[in-house]
Amino acid sequence: MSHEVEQRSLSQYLEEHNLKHTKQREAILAAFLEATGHITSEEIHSCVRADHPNIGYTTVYRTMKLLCDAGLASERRFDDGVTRYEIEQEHHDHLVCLRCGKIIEFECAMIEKTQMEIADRYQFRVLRHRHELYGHCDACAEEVAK
Amino acid sequence: MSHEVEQRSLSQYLEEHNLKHTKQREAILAAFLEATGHITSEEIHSCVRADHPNIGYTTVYRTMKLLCDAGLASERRFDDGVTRYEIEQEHHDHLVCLRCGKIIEFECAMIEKTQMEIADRYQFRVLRHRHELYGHCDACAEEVAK
DNA sequence: TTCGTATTGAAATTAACATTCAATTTCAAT
DNA sequence: ATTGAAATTGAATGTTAATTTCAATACGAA
Repeated sequence: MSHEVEQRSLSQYLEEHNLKHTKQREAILAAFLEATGHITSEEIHSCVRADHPNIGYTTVYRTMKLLCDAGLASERRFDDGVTRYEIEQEHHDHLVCLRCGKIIEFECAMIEKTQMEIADRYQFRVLRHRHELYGHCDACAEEVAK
Repeated sequence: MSHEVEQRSLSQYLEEHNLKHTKQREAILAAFLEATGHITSEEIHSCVRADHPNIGYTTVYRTMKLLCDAGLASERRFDDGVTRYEIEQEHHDHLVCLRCGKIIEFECAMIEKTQMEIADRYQFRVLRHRHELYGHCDACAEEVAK
């Protein structure tokens, strides 16, 4: 396991909030970090179960919320209606393939800037945003063309 | 009632698809068109009920789907998780106030263009997108500041 | 008017998330 | 090491909004 930084980060958060350090939380953090990309709590649950067969879904669910609060994870919900978690990082937006489910991240300063201009125009104070492009990835576009 | 164009449009769609022209469908279309903005099927249901007390929620729900298929309405789901319907029109995006629920529409050719460039970069074929800015509207920002 | 099909609407089901609560675990103070 | 208050766990249950079922009813072509 090479997630020392994150483990430490979690421990610190737990201490600061008078929460307890449990093996379940460690196991779930590890499983989450090992998985790459945008993973659902169901998926994390089954990964965790490989090593820890009696960790319940509820605990995974609650721990993922905890990791979000601790700043280690962040929650995303695309149009399929299922919540996914990704490792917390710089802000970015997503391309979502409607055929294979592939998720590509992108960022664009230009768009961010334009957003602020629009918000100003309406005297609107933006707290967060969601910008998702849905369609077909390269591979799927080819398949569909056939 | 001044929704002749839309009534006609619906009738045409129904005929073309061997569907039936019912008073419920007419009533629901009328209620939907009279309401302004982004309305939920619950809300449409209670509007319709004012005049037609025994139209059920299910019918409203199904009819809104139908109106979407017919190109008269379109469906939106913001982060509150409730589906809303708006009158079908030119593409646009939204500012959503997290405090009072106000929804402001905007469009921006600049952003649309930049989107296409990003998609190209990833060889991605965009079919639709979602771009929502969440925050506080003018009035709510003031309230919050107090 | 009749008849086959579509529609209706109450009720049941689904899907995903969220909460409850009794049993268990943690950890600071003995 | 033991204790005990407080936090955590996890199975079961609740919630919310969307969706489907199905028996009864309405539409509209013949």
